[in-house]
Amino acid sequence: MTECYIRVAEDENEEPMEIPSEEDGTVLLSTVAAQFPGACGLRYRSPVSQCMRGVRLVEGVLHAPESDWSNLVYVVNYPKDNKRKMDEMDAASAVKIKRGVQKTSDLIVLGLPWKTSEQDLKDYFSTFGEVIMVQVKRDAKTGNSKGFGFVRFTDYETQVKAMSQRHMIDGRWCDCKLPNSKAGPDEPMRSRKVFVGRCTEDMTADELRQFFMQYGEVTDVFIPKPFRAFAFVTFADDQVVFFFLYGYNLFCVGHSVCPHI
DNA sequence: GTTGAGCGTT
Repeated sequence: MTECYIRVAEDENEEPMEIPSEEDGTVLLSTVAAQFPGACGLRYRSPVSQCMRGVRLVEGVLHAPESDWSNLVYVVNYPKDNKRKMDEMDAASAVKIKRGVQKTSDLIVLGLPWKTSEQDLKDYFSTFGEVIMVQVKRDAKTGNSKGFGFVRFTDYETQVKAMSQRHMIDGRWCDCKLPNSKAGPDEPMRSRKVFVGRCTEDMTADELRQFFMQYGEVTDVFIPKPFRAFAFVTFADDQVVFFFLYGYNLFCVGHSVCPHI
């Protein structure tokens, strides 16, 4: 089997997108997830049984059901409770303020291979559940990975699952733990203040306020002088503010806004 | 251009 394109859609009735296979005819889950963030697998309707069938997934590699992928449309699987279509989320509807549920906290991921990227991390952890943010810590000068990073999940159950096992990531066993510095596990990040990174010099406090007020009442905007490429926005609500800002190509968790990957 | 227990630039 040689490389080809397979047709993948969010739903059976949606317009499919063509996704490239590898040279050996397999399709990487990460390739699917690049177009369908959060995807954890594929399924298809069997022409014979008319039932939905799962596509074999082994260590991040999807294998053609028969001798080839034929001309079927494959449907994306998402982790339970993650059926939402990510790119349909507008900023306002993406606001989640969870009350009365166990809040998640950042997890440190130890033992990462030097080569592992944030995209790799996101692809991997998305198979457990919806991922809010990932970070790979790097040397500021060389850009080399320090071999550890952070991950934050939407759901606490996902976090517990991730902490309860070891992880084979790019060929190394890694561990997910609660970080020992910063915000205790019982009270993770209740800050009303949001760090806004990657600011440009022309952004005004007023513009930031105008933008962030769609998420809640803004009580303060702080821009350091002289220009330092970041700002702080403070909300009235003391709940954890956490949302995605797809339009701005950013995503934001708790008290930090990161470039969206 | 290396390494392998740890703890997060703003």
